[in-house]
Amino acid sequence: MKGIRIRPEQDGLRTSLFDLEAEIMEIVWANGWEEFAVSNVHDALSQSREIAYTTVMTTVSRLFDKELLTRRKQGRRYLYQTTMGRTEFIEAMTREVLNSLPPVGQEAAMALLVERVAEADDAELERLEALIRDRRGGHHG
Amino acid sequence: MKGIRIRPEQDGLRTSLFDLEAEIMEIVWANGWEEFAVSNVHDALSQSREIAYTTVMTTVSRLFDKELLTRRKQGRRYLYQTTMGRTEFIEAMTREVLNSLPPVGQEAAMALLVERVAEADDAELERLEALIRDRRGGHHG
DNA sequence: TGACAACTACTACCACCGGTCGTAGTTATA
DNA sequence: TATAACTACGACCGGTGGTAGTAGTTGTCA
Repeated sequence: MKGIRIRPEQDGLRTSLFDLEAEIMEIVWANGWEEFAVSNVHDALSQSREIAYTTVMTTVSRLFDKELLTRRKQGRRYLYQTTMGRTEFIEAMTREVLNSLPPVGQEAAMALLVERVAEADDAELERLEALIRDRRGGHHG
Repeated sequence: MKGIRIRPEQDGLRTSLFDLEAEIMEIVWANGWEEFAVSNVHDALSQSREIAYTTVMTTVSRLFDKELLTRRKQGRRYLYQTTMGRTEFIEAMTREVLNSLPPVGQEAAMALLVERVAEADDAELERLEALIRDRRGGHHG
């Protein structure tokens, strides 16, 4: 997972991947392919719009560079495989972003998350509080 | 605050600003200037390395485009002013990033918070408890 | 008061990267 | 064996960050 950028003004997967990259990963994940070739992706994309095979190939190749895909040669073509599931990817991304934040950002993130829990769900807040109480009262060290 | 991107592999401010941009903002914030001209920044930067005045100017101008700085003409030069403090910026950044995360990412962020609670030391736990108490006591329901 | 030095903005250049595809090489098949 | 299908490599373009050259304006000193 190299060279990943976050674009906060985007939505969904496009937050962490560029447009065509995101589109391709969505297709791969949605279809649940174990292994796939560039042609598979190209076929899928071609159903909604016209796009050159080579465009798809280049982008798939860049997803490989970004370590979102692995590949092996089968004959003279590559068979690609996702290195992680959609959820897993977003989680990893989130972790990486949160961890990369400067200390002030970490605190802000905490505050924001607590805030969100408080707004959304009292039960969740209870759980969090219990977790803390547990941690402090019990075996802190 | 337009066109901001996050680079998780970077540290500190460089997470949300590019190298020279970050360097300049650090200088501005560190010196606590109310208003400043490009020459002020150039002088400061010149103490540690050689850099053209115009390089600084362009980057300052781009920070203006990104809405991190405002400016007004004074004679034939611009006087710049930060639109927010360092902490404020990082917090705003963090908010924006967290809000832009897909639902799965929100959950992941929450999970990370809980995880972190489990590893947290007393000081942090206390701070969290305070945050929660704040949220509940303040405007409950 | 005119010429030069200092200062500052505009604009250009280069490198990198994502989206796009042309071209050439390889395999299969008729 | 000629041709169609398929695939990888490399290239082009637009956008953006780092860098600076150039030209225009102001102030100053002889």
